[in-house]
Amino acid sequence: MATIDDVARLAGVSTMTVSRVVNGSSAVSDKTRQKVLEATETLGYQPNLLARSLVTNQTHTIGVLLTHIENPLYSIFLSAIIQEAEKHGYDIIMSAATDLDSTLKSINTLYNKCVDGMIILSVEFRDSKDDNTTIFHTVEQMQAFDHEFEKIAAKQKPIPVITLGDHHMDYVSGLVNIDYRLGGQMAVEYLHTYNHEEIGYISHVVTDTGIWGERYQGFLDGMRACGKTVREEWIVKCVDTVEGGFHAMKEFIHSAGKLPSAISCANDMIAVGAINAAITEGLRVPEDISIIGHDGSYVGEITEPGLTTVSIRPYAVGRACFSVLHDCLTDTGTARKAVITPEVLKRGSVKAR
Amino acid sequence: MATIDDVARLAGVSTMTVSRVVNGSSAVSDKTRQKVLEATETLGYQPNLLARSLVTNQTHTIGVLLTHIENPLYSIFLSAIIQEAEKHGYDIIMSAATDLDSTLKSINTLYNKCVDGMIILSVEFRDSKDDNTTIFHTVEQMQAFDHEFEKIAAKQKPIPVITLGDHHMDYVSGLVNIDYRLGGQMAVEYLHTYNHEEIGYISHVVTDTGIWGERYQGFLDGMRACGKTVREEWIVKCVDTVEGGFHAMKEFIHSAGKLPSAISCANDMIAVGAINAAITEGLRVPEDISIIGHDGSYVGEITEPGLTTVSIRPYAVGRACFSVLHDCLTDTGTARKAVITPEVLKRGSVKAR
DNA sequence: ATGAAAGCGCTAACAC
DNA sequence: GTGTTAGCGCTTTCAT
Repeated sequence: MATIDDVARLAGVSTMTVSRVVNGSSAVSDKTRQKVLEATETLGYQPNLLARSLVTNQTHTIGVLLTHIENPLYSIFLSAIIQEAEKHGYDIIMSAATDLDSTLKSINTLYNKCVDGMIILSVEFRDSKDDNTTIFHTVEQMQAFDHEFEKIAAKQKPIPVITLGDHHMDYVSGLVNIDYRLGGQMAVEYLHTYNHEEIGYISHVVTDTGIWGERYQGFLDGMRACGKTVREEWIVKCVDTVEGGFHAMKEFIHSAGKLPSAISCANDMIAVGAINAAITEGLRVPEDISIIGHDGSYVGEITEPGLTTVSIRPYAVGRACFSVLHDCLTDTGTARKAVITPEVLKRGSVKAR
Repeated sequence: MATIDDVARLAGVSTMTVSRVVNGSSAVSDKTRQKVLEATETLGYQPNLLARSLVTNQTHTIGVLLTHIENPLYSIFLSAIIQEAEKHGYDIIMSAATDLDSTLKSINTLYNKCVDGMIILSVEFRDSKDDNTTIFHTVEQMQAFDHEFEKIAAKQKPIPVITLGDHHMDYVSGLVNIDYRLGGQMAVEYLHTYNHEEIGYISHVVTDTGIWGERYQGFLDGMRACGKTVREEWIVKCVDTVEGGFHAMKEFIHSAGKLPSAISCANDMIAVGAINAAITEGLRVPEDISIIGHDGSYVGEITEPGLTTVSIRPYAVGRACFSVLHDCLTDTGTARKAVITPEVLKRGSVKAR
């Protein structure tokens, strides 16, 4: 492992000159540059980035906090972030713990490793009293996390922190939000353009806040905007998994006196379960019933027919996360916030009435 | 940002003493330790890991090379590696480029950032002449990569490099392999125990080497071991995607004079497509035809019925990757190689004849 | 255009 | 048990 000193010695110049050549930072005569380049080549010199970072105070590494990489949506966020980061010469160091304590420890380590910035994608921990782990954290979990995060950040050199979704802490310098509510509305409006009058809704328990609440509000917005009647018996609750959607739909088919012509499902998992249930029960999708999902993960590509869904455009989300961070890092951009607008991804599960 | 000097000054001791307290490296009297701890606390001191690494020559960071995080199988490998790494105090820095050049650049950067070790999970690049990107690289791609990797590694401080699957380079210090061939055989044997005599096989083009070849050989092994006849017309080729499996199965149903009672599909995507096609064509799975897949990714959980499959046990694979690396790092273990044995994951797509 | 000196924040090695 | 010195490999600052 050759160091900069070795190169300097071989080239017969000072280390400073080598540094200048390597970094192209300031003018060096062609002749000396040549000598240095040769020495670099023969020694196979590679700069020690640790040493460089120690003095420049930049690591060109950013930390990404994520709790469930296996979640297809999240892996796409991550993928997009990595791709963008690479384009701009940044590497990603991951934190992906499953409980609060180790996550916090991990965050602290990232700080200690001097990451240039941080992206908080998801904060969601397995909770003893709730085994139906959803991909969205509870309000209490989030607050607890935010609070602990602040304590950690307070001890550290301030760096840009970007979050996906709102967090309540002073250390956030940028934000990416997904317009879930608009998405909820778009689903209804899309079905409306296909002449569906009777629309049902299957969702995880609706909380006031959070993604489930927003999408449901959007559903109501859409129904109102299109002049449709919301029928209580067509609002079904379930666990937010394929199985949950399957059971909910199955029971719905059996118990409902009359089925709506279309159903909006609060996420793709539920929607896929619903499609499976409909088919199992002898209904044809989309001929007998149309189904639309939310998210745009690729689980919707696996069913037959494919799931038409309101995509949150996960790549765009990931790109936005990095882009907002990059703005903070370079201070060139003014954008410290981005809102991702969903779009309908047409596959085969919706058909005109 | 307090440094070790600040703490030393406040505590009225030398930096060395602070270092000793922080690292617990050698004995310090209770009284001074107390003073140091207090100073650490009031200043909110956090060690700069860059500086530490520069002198200890250890970063407690390992590089993971991966080309398709979005692939559910790979994201599980990664997840398992991260979890194991965290347990042992290591962080993961990712390289996930999509073409050869940027991958190599990225690897070089990881070296320059002084990772303690590296895990090469997948090397597979989009190839202009082959749009049907499979998750497994071609022989040429692998050789080109291996060659270039060697050139990079030659210039760097030697560190343990672990690969998933065989690579041909001198710098590999550990290896994790998956027994695909055994898996191929297990599928047949599993179907055999369920009294299936007539077994078909759907696969991507079978090459001599690589995963497709191995699984096919395993299929033949199994058929031989169980005393069954391989019928050429029941060996179907297709693109290794859900769509590919769908089309292949559909055509197979239409063209085959007689269908086998069970089909082994070379991966889960194909198998899921096959299930979809069977159902679309009015066959019941598993009542009319049994289908078994390979891999054990969660796409098989999405269909109805769920896909019974020969799982490569992706978590075990990821854990093994880290574990072999960790052995190399600590030099305690002797295991420099691990072979993962697949296991049958029972869901609902296989039924006794 | 080039170099010398100093220092980033930490720990290893040796003193006492 | 504690402190001193030196140095990890690099860049910054200020000379020349």
